[in-house]
Amino acid sequence: MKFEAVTIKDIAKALGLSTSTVSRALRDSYEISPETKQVVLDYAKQINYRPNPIALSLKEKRSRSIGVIVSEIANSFFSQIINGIESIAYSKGYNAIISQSMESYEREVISMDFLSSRSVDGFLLSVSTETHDFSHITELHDRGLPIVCFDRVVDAINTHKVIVDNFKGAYDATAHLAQNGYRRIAILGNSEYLSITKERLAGYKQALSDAKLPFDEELVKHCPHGGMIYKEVEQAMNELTALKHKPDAIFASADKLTTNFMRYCKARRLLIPADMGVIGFSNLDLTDLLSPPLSVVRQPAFEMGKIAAELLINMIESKRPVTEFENRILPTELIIRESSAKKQARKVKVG
Amino acid sequence: MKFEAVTIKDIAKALGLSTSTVSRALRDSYEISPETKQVVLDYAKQINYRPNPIALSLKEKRSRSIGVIVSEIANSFFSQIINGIESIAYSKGYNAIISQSMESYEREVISMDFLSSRSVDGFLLSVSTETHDFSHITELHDRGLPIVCFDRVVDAINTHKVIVDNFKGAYDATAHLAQNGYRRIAILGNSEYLSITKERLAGYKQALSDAKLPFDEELVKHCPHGGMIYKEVEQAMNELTALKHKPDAIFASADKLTTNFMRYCKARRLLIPADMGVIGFSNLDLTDLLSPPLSVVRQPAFEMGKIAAELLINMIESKRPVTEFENRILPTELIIRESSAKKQARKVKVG
DNA sequence: CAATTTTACGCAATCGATGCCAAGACGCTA
DNA sequence: TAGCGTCTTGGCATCGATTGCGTAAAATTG
Repeated sequence: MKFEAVTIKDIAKALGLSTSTVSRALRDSYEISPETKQVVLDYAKQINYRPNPIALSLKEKRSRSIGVIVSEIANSFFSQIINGIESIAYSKGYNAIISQSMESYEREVISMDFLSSRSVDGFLLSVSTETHDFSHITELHDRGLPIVCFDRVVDAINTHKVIVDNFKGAYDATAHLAQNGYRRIAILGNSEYLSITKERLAGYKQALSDAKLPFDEELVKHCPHGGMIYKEVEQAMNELTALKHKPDAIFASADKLTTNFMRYCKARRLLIPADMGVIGFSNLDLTDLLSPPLSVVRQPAFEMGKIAAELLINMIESKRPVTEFENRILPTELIIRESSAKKQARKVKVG
Repeated sequence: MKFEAVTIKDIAKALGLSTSTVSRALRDSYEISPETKQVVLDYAKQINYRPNPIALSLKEKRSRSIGVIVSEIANSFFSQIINGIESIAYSKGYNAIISQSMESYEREVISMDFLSSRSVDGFLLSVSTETHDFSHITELHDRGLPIVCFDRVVDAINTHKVIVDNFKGAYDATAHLAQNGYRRIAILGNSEYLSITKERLAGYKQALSDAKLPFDEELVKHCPHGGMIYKEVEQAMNELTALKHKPDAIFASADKLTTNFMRYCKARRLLIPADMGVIGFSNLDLTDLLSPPLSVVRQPAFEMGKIAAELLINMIESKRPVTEFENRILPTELIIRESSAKKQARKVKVG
């Protein structure tokens, strides 16, 4: 099946003009007489002419589309970011093409390869947990393709970066738990290779230190796929609960880590917060309806998407190569609910 | 900033051949000698030649990309559908371009307009709640653009359609509530104009009738934006709870209706299921962690996306116009948890 | 050895739109 | 009236890749 569109040639033929004249008339060129312009414009509107963007892309070597690589759109944090990106992209006439890596290095490489060969004008990138080798990214960057990193940032390339204050977010979360009487605070971390993991771990350590709590390596667990796989979280938690000196609270530093941690507690009949307090780093929009309602560090995801998209489009449209790069750091917000209630709090039945 | 790619001309110049020879060598044409082919292939690999898909699109009048219109990617149901679509699309060399209508008629029209002008080869479409006028769709369809409808189906066009058995899903949900002792079962429905709303309402009515319960028009509420706006749900619930003869259970026939219903109960301190039982039509992957765990009718969303994508790609690649259309109806699954427990069940505190 | 076929390649048109250059039709001035 | 500038418009190349057609050279045939 095919779909025939109206072209500039059809207009030219119908009006007995040349294609160049029609083209110029449509672009309101000064060299075309007002009468001709009017005739062309009227006819174009009448037959609903739409310029073929593919032909334009070929000619202008730009597609007015940007590639967006996230780990998973089903994740609220990323879907909010995408909404922010789209709000800017559409207003500037760009199309955002979204691709999910599903935390797979291979899928990330294939997607970026595919999109760059389809001539996206730039990338908005949050790398997968599995990505330790950045050559597919540096290669595109070296060839001059604009890339802006957000959330999970790549040090290997020098470009604009948009993140939240992960250190402070983690610090606030940990300090809050300490303040509410928790003494053995464990951290469920994402892949060790991610920038966000390192920053959040550092905030966690600083908060412990400031609260005069000892740092214990045993209480740090990493889940290579960011909690996407339940087994990973289960194993980490099994190890934590098997410790002689068990943790009494968990700082779960990603969405899926948090929800799978709660599944674990439910399965093992661990009571939150009585048996174990918890605070998540999460943008889920259902945290208020969970059992119990979840305390979280929330990120300004929509804002982050907007800023990243603006920076990228500026780079794309810049006449000269950009050499000064920004490092935007957005504030997080601490939202306190029942899951991190003071240790002496009444027990709440889980589930 | 720009990004220069290797072209077939570069290869031709470097090897002292014509572009036609290079093109044919790369496509393994029989009229090229094995030696020349080898030289071209080796050199192409060496300089990492990738054909320019934009040039191909222009020539072949197809872009190998399909447009996907959903109301919101942050909705689990739709993100699962998208995963299903992508799994098929990528395996067949297509790119899925996702667009969110956010339940807005205007955004739906703009997105479809934009994507069709960017030469998508077809559409996978689930209309917005606001869409009552289908002329933007029929127009594209009449011009020969392949469209497959899923979930929210448009009667105005004759094409493949993929849905779940909404009648049976709603019937099962309602019958389950009736069986558990609820006698005044209300339905929170989506926009009246949607196919799914009508089908689910019909299933609800039939189940009431089979359970010898009276149908009461007062217990049917429609939320024009599918519960996306809290106020809508709040108003519907206010009306229901103001009735002389209040409902004792709710069948919430969409994701957002369900979660905003639960917010409402929490705010008004209504206990679920003691004050009001509830079952949702939902693909949320957190229903087990809610307070209380939520009973749901679940749809095979991933499967639905796969089937819709397969049907669309078949249409796109069909040599002759397709005139026989399929109407696939997938089964739903009833998952029973605490929110619809028998009426005499122990009270569970909300929140 | 001449005639014919086969092999292997190049030329040029094509897709839709743009933009440089040329050219025809004017009017105006010297 | 020749010469010049101005105003409109058309012709053609271009972007990257494909493909029908033409053809020189090599191979085959009688």
